[in-house]
Order: sequence, then structure tokens, then C-alpha cells
Amino acid sequence: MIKPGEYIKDILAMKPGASINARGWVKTRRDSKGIHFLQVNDGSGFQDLQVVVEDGIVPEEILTRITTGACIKAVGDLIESPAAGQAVELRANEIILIGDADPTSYPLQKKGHSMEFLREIAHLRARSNTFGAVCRVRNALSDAIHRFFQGRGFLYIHTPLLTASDCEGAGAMFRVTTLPLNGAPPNDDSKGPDADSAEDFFGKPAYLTVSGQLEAECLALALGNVYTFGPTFRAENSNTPRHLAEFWMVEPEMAFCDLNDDMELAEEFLKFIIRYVRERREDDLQFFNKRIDSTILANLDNVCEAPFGRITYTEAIEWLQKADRAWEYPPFWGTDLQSEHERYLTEELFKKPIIVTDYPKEIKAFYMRLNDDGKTVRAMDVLVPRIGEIIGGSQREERYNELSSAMRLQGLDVESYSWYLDLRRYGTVPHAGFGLGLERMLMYLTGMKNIRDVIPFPRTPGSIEF
RNA sequence: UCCCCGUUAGCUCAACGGCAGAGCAUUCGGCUGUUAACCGAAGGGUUGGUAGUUCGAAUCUACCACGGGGAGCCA
Repeated sequence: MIKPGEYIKDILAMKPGASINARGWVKTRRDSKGIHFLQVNDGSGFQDLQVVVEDGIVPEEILTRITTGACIKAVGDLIESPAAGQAVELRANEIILIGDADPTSYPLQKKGHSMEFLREIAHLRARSNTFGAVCRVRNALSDAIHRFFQGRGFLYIHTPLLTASDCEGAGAMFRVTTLPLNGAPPNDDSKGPDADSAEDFFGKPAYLTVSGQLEAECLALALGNVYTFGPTFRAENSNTPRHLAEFWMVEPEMAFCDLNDDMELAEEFLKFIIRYVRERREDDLQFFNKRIDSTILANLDNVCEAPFGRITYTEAIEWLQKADRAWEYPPFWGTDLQSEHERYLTEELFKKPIIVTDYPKEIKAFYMRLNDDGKTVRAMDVLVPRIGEIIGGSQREERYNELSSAMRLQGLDVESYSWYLDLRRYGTVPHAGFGLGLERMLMYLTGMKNIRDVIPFPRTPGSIEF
């Protein structure tokens, strides 16, 4: 095992003269007369360690097998590099070939590959520059999320992945069952709803969760400030570069909190995690800025500096109607904002992230607090350039009568949500929360164009390889 | 799910009705403290699948599969 101080990122930070050994995978090998250069990476950072091997150090038979993809251990001295490209390099006294990689079949070349090709070799793509960087940024982002909430006294809670709530207003769900399927499609309810579910594992229909929000509300109304951070599942047949069937979501939920507090937290949160990742993964972000999207660093700085714009849904519609352009979907009050509308508002009108609030109740979920106008609810969406909606949140309806009538209005089975209504019956309090899609945030941070390339093993309709 | 575009060597692409091509990768040789090194040579193909049109199909048509972009749904 590689121990602290032995990572290649640590070795690269050492002064020349140290006696070290490094382990990792060979990215490239360049040969000169009597001397060989190996670029070795162990995943700890973007920069490779250059290992210099002079003739005679390694038997010819072994040396020819140290090719791109091979796993090696190099023992030697760290010296000042006489050539440009790196400050220090490892002059090898010994190379141990741990695992070779047949160069005639190893799919990764030192040259760049298309993202589509790398996706087909998802089991190996973490060894590529791009995907290694994605994994490190993803880790730093996860770390940042915990640090933000922990620093504010939030409790990290675990909400269930298996659930019986079948309609949380968040899209189609994956049915989970131990019953034989009898040839019928699993989501076919034509035999009547849940005909056999009494025989099923839980005695009722079960699903993979689409959100931990309702359970998080239960805990917020006992513990104050809480957050979940885990996988969620959507069975939507969405075939876009922005959707996954399995993705990770961060959902804080706060008691004694109204929509303004909620918005403030969301803005502070985004700024904090961007700064945190920038500080810790500058090397990887520089790579993304150079090779993937040359605008990301400037954009991220822009987000951290400027206060987010804030407008109501009604104002947004007015802006859109005033805009001098031909909309594919003409905006009018009562319809949801389309992609083209969101882009216009963030990329052209405000040129920065904006928070849109107070949407018509008809286009939002049942649990959002009704405004005094009786027409809009206390919802907020954070829209950012290039991605669109990155955070969606709301102040929750804390009043029993208003909530239960909203549920009936949206056709929910009030009986099966009695536990959720109980929160309003016993010690209710204004509370609010939001959800952030981890992969959407990663796309924003890295400039990666396809969400399938910011998660190691993406699940999308018709695709569950690896 | 809808609308467009694509599928040719390991990878990225060319050839657009008439002999299947290049760069990179690979193998071999040369040169050089190299930096996605450089120079030379060689090997590498059921042109995604099935049917059809044609004297002749990678090329045109239909259907299917897979991939990409846009839209919807959403995070």
C-alpha cells in the first residue's frame, strides 16, 4: 500500500537527494541511446513522475515489457532534472515490473482519445489524464460538501434508498421486487395496481428513491440542520448529456428557515465548494481549462465574486417577453422555463448565476409553501450559465391544512403520506431545503460536456456495462 | 420518447456509384536527455447488421442495432 509521503504527488514536492521508491502505472516510455524515460502516475496528482532508466539497470527482457499501461515499482534517487518539463525526476537504481500490459492490445495510447471511446473502456479510463482529473475533482468536491455543512453544524444523515413512497413529484421510479416477473414488463400496471405486492418482500410496492427530501424533513424537524449526500435513481427515459439514471445528490434541510435563508445558504454553498476545489485541485482545473473548456476558470471566479442575481418567476417571464428574439417556446405566465429561456437569463441577460423564485404552484411539487397570493409557491431554482438549473429548492409547506389540500389537489394518496403530515401536526416549524446534483456541479467545475464522463460508471437508459 | 447527424484498420478520420486510403498506435530498424520526441519500413479491413436497387454499393433505398447533438422530463 502507498503510505502518506510515498505518493507521487509527495515525491514531486521533495527536494533532490531523497532516496525513494515510487509505484504506479506507466503512461509513456521514450527511449534514447543508453537511456529510457518513463512517465509514471499513481493517481495522486495530475503531474507524472519521470523515471530515468540507464542501460544496464534493468535486464533487456524486462525493459521491453515496461510499456504504456504496465504497473511498476521504481527505486532510486530523486535528482534535479537537467531538462525542462519537470523540476525533479527519479534516477532508477532498480525497476520491478509488477504487472505488464501487452502493448498490442492495451487500448489506451499516449495520444488523446475521444470521450466516446473512453466510455467504452470505462474500466481503464481512470488511467487517462482526463478521467484521472475528473476522479480527483469529484473527490475534492465531495470533501468540500462535507466541510461546508460540517462547518455549520449540520448533521450528515442517511436516508433510505429503498422506499415505498411512489410519487414524490420527481419522476419515474425503479420498481424493486423479489417476485418473479412472469414475463410481464416490470412497470406494467395493466393487471391492476400492485396485484401481487402483498406477496412481495416488503408486503407492498417498493422502489429506489428519487430523493431523500421527505425523510430529511423528518430529521430536520428533530435535529435542526441536516443534509443527505447519496445516490438517487430516476427511471426517466432521458437521453441527454445532462441526465443519469443513477446520480448523486446533496440535500440540506433546515428547520427555522425560510426561502431567503435557503437562498443565502445555496449561494454561500456554491461559492464555498468552488473555492475549496479551486484551492485543492488547481493542477487538474488548469488541465480542464487548457484541454476541455478554456472558459471554466474565468467563469468559476466570476461565480465566486459577484452576488447572484435574484428575480421572481413573474419577473423572469416579463424579461423573456421583452427580449427581442424568436422563442421556440414563447414564454407566458404559467409555463415552466425552457432550456432556451434559462440560457438567455443566465448567459445573456445577467451573465452570471441567478436565483428564480416564486413559481406558479401548478408547475411545482406539492410540498412547496403556498404564497399569500394563492397562485405561487416559495420555490427557488439556481440557474448557472452553460448548465441551467444546478440547484432546486423551496421553503416547505409547514401548515397542515394547506399541505393536505395541496396533496389532494395533485392527486396524491394522503393516507400513505400520513407520516409526512404528522410533521405538521406535531411541533411544525417553517423549514426549507434544496438539492444539488453532484454530477451537474462536476460538469460546471470541469467543463466536461457529457454527464457520463463525470461519474466512473454511468447508468443511462439501455446502458449498464461495467 | 421526438427531431437531426453519424457508424470504414486498435484510435481519429478520408474516399461520396467504378482497384480500400492517411495520420497516430503496434512490430522491426535508425537517431537523439527525451517531454503527446523524431526518421524509415512492415503488418493490420466481412466498410455496424439484414434485405433491396444496380453490370458494379463503403457510397443509393428500407428496416434494425449502436453512438453523438438538440428537445422534452429533470438534478
